[in-house]
Amino acid sequence: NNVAQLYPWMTRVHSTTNSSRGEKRQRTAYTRNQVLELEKEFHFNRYLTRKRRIEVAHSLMLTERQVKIWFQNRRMKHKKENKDRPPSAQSAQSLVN
Amino acid sequence: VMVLRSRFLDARRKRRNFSKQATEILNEYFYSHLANPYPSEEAKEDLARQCQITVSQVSNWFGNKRIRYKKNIAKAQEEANMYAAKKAHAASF
DNA sequence: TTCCTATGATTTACGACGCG
DNA sequence: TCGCGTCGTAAATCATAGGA
Repeated sequence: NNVAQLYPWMTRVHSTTNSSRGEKRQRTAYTRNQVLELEKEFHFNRYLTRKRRIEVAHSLMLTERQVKIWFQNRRMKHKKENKDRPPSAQSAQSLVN
Repeated sequence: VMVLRSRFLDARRKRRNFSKQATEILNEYFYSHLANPYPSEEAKEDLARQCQITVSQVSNWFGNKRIRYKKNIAKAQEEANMYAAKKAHAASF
């Protein structure tokens, strides 16, 4: 009758960053200014040096890890934009004749 | 909070729901692979072609589907049973 | 038109695995 | 062994579509 079951993928996987109970994983939304500055930095160079990462993190009140991950995500976003996107040039590929 | 976010230059605003047929195709795949609803890259490409959407959209759809299914197992199971019944019926021919 | 929920897309944050 | 890179995804949240 009820074919639906509880498969492993249906269980929570992120519950908590560490330690004890308290569930609910919070996803901090960076402020407009933080994102703006990060974008500026990204435009300047897609990869950060250890030194620059520390400076940026401190100036934006973020951890080095957050900045590192933000850049990793940003690079993936950039790649995706220039991939799924460029049907610009010539979309003519279906010319099977 | 003042979410005075950049309400401009956001592709999300031009969003359109997928066609009923596309959603049907995605749901059929999802429920026929309920034990492990993670289509391979190739499967995503097939689904994208069938549904006339991009591979990214297929990924988004599965991501949203999985999370929302977990959010309400009870409700989702009704849909699961519905697709299972539909499949069984189709197979009886 | 005014809500209100459904739905597609985007944003943080990881885990797994690669490479130097 | 470190440490940062990519890839795929989780989970939360955003923004609008759509319908009563």
